[in-house]
Amino acid sequence: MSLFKNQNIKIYNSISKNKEVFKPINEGAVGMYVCGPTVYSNVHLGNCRTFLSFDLVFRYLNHLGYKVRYVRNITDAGHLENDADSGEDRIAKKARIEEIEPMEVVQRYTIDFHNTMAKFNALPPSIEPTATGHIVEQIGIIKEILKNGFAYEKNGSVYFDVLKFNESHHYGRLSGRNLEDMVTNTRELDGQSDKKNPQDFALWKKAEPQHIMRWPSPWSDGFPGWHLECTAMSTKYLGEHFDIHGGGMDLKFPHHECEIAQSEAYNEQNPVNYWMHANMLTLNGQKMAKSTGNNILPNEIFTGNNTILSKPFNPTVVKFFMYQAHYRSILDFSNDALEAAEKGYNRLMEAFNNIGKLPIEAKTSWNLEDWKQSCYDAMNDDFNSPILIAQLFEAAKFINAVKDQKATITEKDLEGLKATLSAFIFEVLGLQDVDSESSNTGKLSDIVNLLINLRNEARANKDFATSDKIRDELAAIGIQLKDGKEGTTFIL
RNA sequence: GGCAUCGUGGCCGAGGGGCUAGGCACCGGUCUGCAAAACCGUCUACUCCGGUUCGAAUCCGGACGAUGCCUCCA
Repeated sequence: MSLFKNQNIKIYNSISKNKEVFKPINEGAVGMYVCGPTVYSNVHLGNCRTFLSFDLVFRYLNHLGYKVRYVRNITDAGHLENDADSGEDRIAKKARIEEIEPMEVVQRYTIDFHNTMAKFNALPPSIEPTATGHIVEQIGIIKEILKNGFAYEKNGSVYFDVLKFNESHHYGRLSGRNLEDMVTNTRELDGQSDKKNPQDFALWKKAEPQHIMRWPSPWSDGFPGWHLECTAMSTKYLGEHFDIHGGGMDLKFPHHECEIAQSEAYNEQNPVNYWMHANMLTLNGQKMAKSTGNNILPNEIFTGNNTILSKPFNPTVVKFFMYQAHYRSILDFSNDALEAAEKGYNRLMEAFNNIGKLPIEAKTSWNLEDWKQSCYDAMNDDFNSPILIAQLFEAAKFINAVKDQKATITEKDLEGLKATLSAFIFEVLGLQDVDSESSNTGKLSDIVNLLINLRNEARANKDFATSDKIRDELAAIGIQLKDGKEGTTFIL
C-alpha cells in the first residue's frame, strides 16, 4: 500500500493564505508546474533555493508513492528589459555583449543550470520544456483569448485587456491586489505604449528590426509575452486544471496573476488548485538578484572563490543550510550560518554512519514508531524541513546514547531506524554523505596514515615532542587528526 | 504612496493562547600524555505600547523597524 494513503499532507496555498489538506485531482497522481529560470546568465544561489524547495516537494511526494509529473520550464525566448516598447531582449543583449548567437547563450546557461542543480543533487524534472519550443502553442492560446474578447491587437502586438477581463473575472485574486487601486496608483508612462491601460500585458510583441529572436505569427514577426509560456506549457503537459503550481515569491505578481487571467480568458478554467511560493534568499539582508549584482554563484561557494565566505562549502552543506529554514521564510545567507550548518550536518552524518556499530540488545528503549511518524508529521505540515531535521537530530542523540550504552535497541528496530533515517536523509532531503566519499582514498590517505602510525609510535614511547610536531604540522597543512577509541582518523 | 510578509535567546532558525523545537557558539563535564575531535549536560528568548483572556511570544488594535512586490527577476 502506498504511503500517501496514511499520510495527509497540508499545503499552504498562497491563494487562500491557508494551509489546506492536499487532495490531488486524480488519486495517487500529482501534476506540478514550477517556473524555471531565464537562462541568460549563471544561475545564482537564490534561484537555486527555489528549485531546491520544490525538489524537496517532488522528492517527498515521490517518497509517499505518488506518481508525480513535475514540469519545470526553461525561459529561453528572451523578454523585454523594461515595459517601454523600445526595450531590448535580455538574451539578445547578452548575446551582443558576448558576441555569440542568442541560442548559444541559452545553451551555455542551460548547461550551467543543469550542472549546478546536479551538484546540489536535485532530481531533474519529469519534463523540462522550453519557451522557444512552444511558440505554436502560445500563438494558439493568443488566438483563443482574442476570440473570447479579452485581448486586442495594436501595431502587430497583442495585449491582454486587464480591465475588460476584470469586469467578469477577478484580476488580483492571488496577490491580493485591487485593480482599481492599481489604476489610481500607476504613474503615467511616456505615452509610447500601444497598451490601452498600463495594467495590460503583452501576449505577443512585434519585434523591432534589431531584435534577433523572432517568429512569424498572424499579427507580426515577433515573440511571445513572458507570462504566456507558462500557461502554454503547463496546459500542454498537465492539462487545463492541475494540482500544484510553484515558483519564487517574486513571481506572484504579476507573473502568476497573469497566468491565472490567461487561463481563465482562454478556457474559463481556474488552472491551479494549490499555489506555492518559495521565499527569497537574501544576502546582506537584501534580495539576491542578477539585475542588482547582489548575488553569489553556487560555484563560487563550492570553490571558495568569493569575498563573503571564509572557506569553500560543499553543495550538500549549502542545501542542508537551506533546509534548516522553512521554504516560506526569508533566509539570510552568511558565513556564520553556513559554518553552523556544516557542523550540524557533520554531526548528523556521523551519527548515521555509527548505526552499523551499535550493540544489539533485547529491548529498544525508545519509541521508534512515534519518532518515525513525527518525521512524517513534519513533512506533512507544509513540507516543514526544519522540523524534520530537528527530528533527525533526536535520532542522532538516541544513536549516540546507544553507542555509549545509555540506551538500547533491538536488531529489528536498528534496521527500521536505519531505513527511516536513510529514507529521510538521502531520499527526501536528497543530502549526500560527502565525508565518507572524499577523504579516505588515494595515496594521500596512505601517506597520512603512515604519519598517524609514526605519531602513535612516538606517543607510545612518550616522545610527545615528536607526536605533537606531526599533529601540529599536519594541522598547518589543513589536515586535522581525530583521536577516537577505535584509532585515529583524519579530515581534510 | 499602495499591497503583502515578517520582527524569537550571543548567532541561525522552528513553533504559534497554558505542555515553551533543533543546530551553532559560550560555559561545565567525560575522554586524552596535553590538546583537538567526539559525546553528555547547562544556558529560557519572543521589537515596543495598549486591548481581549483565568492565562499572550502566540489573538486584536496601534507604533516603530525590516524585507518583498507594484518594471525583468526564483
